[in-house]
Amino acid sequence: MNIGDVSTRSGLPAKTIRYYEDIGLVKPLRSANGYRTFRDSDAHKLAFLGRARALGFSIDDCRSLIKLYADTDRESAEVKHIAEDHLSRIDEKITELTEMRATLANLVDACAGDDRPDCPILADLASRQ
Amino acid sequence: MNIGDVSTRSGLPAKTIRYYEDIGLVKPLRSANGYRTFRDSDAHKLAFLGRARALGFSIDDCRSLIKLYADTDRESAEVKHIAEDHLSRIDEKITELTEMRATLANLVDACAGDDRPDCPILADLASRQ
DNA sequence: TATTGACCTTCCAGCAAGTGGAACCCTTAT
DNA sequence: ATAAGGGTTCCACTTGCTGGAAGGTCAATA
Repeated sequence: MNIGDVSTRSGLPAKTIRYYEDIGLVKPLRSANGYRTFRDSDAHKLAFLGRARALGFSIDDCRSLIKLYADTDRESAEVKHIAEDHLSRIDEKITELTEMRATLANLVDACAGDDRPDCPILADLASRQ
Repeated sequence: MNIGDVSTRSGLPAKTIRYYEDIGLVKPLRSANGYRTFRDSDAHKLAFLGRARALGFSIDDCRSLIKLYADTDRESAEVKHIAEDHLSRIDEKITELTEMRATLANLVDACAGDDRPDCPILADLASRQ
């Protein structure tokens, strides 16, 4: 398979796949003309990566997950640990964003949004302690 | 005021304040010894920036907000527009994270997390369509 | 007076995770 | 012959800083 095929199959842009090779996540073969040649296992790995990234796992997490996936002697506890860590990071982000959202929504509500200069949003930014 | 003082006042690291000067957000004077000298207005602007950034506004948004703040002929509609845009970006992020969270929480729940290799998390990453 | 320590300066590199573009090669069809 | 549609490399850029090295400045202390 050429890069275009795996790109279509995995949904990852070719650029991203080249980048993943750069950082050692996938190691396609090369054919005589210099083109990357992806085996089924490579395509499979890229699809795995795409799904893990879509769930927000970092590249570093992905590296660990792939290693664990390949290791039939793994303990599921290790996988679960990574996922739980990630889950709590997601929870932190949601909390942070939700707080921002609340403050911002209050300010937006308070702002007339007309042609006059008075603006509670700017007033808040200028002076909230 | 030297950079340490405004750093303390605004809560922004000195590195960040230098960076903000680099990108033209703030223009402190210089004293004879080469040290940056911040006026009250600079300190005020940095505090404004700190608060806007804490609400998640991008540097570019901050630039616009500061311009609007300085412009007494502004229309509050312009400010509100920026804030509403930002609010909807936050909402998108929250939605995305919440979806991730739900999927991930299901997987984590389904995983025994013991010393056996069987793992629904890996199984899902390997094969979800 | 010398020196310490806390400031300050600049510059360079790097983070995450790609994305865009330029300049060029390969293959196939018209 | 050439054009279209693959592929290749390399370099720069993105966001918003952060870390570190190498050095200048200033106030206080031994």
